Amino acid sequence: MRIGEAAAAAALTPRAVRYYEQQGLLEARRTPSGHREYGLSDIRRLRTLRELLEAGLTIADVRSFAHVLDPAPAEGAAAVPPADGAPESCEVRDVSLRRLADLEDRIDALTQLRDRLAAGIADRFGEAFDPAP
Amino acid sequence: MRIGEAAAAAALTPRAVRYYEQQGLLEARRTPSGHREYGLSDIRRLRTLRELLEAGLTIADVRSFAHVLDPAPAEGAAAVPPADGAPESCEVRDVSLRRLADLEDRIDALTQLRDRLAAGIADRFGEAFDPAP
DNA sequence: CTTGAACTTGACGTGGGCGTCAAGTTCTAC
DNA sequence: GTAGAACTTGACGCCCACGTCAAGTTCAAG
Repeated sequence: MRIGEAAAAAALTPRAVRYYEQQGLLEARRTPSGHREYGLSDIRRLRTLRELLEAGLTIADVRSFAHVLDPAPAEGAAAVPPADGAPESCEVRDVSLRRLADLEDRIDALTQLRDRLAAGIADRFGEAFDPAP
Repeated sequence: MRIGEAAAAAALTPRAVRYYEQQGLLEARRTPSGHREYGLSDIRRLRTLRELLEAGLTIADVRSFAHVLDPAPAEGAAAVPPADGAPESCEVRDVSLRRLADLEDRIDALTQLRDRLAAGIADRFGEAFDPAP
């Protein structure tokens, strides 16, 4: 499957897909002639990227989450080659935790707005709203 | 309180505050000489705006939520003057509901990412993480 | 083999959210 | 009154996430 079809399948444009690749959010196999080739896993990835960007994340945000979007390299193999002592691992961990905290702050802010919006709607148009189950 | 102090109190710049006003997110009283005057409620408003924009909303998003950010005009007075029949009220309601749905989609996307990120961290660095209480 | 659609890289254009400089006015302190 | 900080509007600049055009290559159909 080439870029046009893949982009359509993920509700994107070829331009956006190439841009994501250029930004390191994606890698694509190439045919001998140079055309990009995509599979089903790529489409899932593209859809995830679209959702996250539509949700307000930046390319840089998503890039910093990239390792989480990968299929997670099975439990058997060593997740991180123990070639390094610990500092790099710790730093990655710390960055990940900060990112997680940022994300939770964002979710909290949006959730508070959601509640205020729902309350405002209820005030103006009646109380008949499900308080989000 | 003028714009410099107000901006600082909301962790913004005067430039951003003027821009928000120009975009219709805010109104400011003026001194006879033309300087903008702000009060505590304005600062709360500015802080809310900053949080929402940092959370990834656009100016247009926030503008469409503007009526919810207002102090909600007391229960006593008619919320919406019944001068109109219903169509305008219905449209406002529908737009609000669509916005609410959009917001919930965003929250869902971010929450799913949060879960994946937390799972990824747990996989790589150990299981000792609180699953967000 | 030809034609047209789809693909390639490269470069320029665009809108949003400001930063920043410009030129002038007003406030505050001495 | 006068210096300097803070304010005003206006205009240009910048980065991001692409859109869009350009010029050339490759693929699929007839």
